[in-house]
Amino acid sequence: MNRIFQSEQEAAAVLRDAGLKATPQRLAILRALSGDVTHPTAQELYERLATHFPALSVATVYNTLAALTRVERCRPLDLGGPARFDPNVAPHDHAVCERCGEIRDVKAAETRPKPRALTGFSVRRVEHIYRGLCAKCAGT
Amino acid sequence: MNRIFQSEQEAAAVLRDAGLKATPQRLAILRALSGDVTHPTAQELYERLATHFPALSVATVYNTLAALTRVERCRPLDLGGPARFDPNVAPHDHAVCERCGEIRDVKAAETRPKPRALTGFSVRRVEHIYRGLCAKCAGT
DNA sequence: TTATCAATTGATAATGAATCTAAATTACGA
DNA sequence: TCGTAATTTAGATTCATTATCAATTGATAA
Ligand SMILES: [Zn+2]
Ligand SMILES: [Zn+2]
Ligand SMILES: [Zn+2]
Ligand SMILES: [Zn+2]
Repeated sequence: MNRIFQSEQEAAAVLRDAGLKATPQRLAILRALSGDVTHPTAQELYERLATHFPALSVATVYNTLAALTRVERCRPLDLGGPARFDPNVAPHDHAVCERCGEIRDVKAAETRPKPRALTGFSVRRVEHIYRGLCAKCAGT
Repeated sequence: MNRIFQSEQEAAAVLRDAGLKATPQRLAILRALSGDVTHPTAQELYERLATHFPALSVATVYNTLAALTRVERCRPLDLGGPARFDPNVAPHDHAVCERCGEIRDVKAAETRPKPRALTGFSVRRVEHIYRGLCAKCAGT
């Protein structure tokens, strides 16, 4: 589960515990991302924050997301197009709507398939991507 | 299985059957890709062909790969980084080595996991990506 | 507090992938 | 052989991301 940080203090503690300086930019980015279930891109986060944080730079958003990734506070997703960032670092899969682009979390498949013919290859993690149409786009 | 076209004639027939003009560029790209098991990028194909085909342009490689994708003769892969192209259009999965980048075909998982909590979402296709270390990189 | 200093920031440049443009060429059917 | 629409090409263009680096600032200790 991803947690929404109620207080700056709580968010600041997370950063310091991870050995990162608690700057206002990082606090804002961490708080914005942690409550977000849409798997936003760096650009989207930037635009959302820039309104109330005029001096923020995209470079800082990228830097912070990379730092948060390093300390396991988020995880980048390569689904085609710009990278997306997921505050939910627990193992789970994704359903991607091919029409509207919505990305939905999917509980990790209970049956993690064990592929055959993978001799010699040591699997560290498995990614499952379900591509199709979300309820809205499917018409019904 | 992906087939290696022995003759230009055979490759030309494939293109025409798909409603595509059989240009020398397309023939070269189709033949180069069809025997390739490494999931090359557009750039890699371009470099490989440019040696014996000096006037070839990258734009043509991209155009041709898009055309071949439209007629189901190849399939683009988004695994992070530049798009890769797979001449094997039969359903199968991929194992990606996190050290050397090798991408290996994996027989489609026999147990296509049926995710729960996917209510309303109509799945068209599922992608499985196994990330880890190939035999060479795993040391032993 | 204040001083110190390495970490961080932000503006901008640089890179890389992919697409677009428009003019020149060409496959192929008449 | 000719005419024409499809295709190719080089270069410009867009978009995502990373690199650069001087200026700023958070954390720590005096
Ligand atoms: Zn949708
Ligand atoms: Zn997710
Ligand atoms: Zn390897
Ligand atoms: Zn493959």
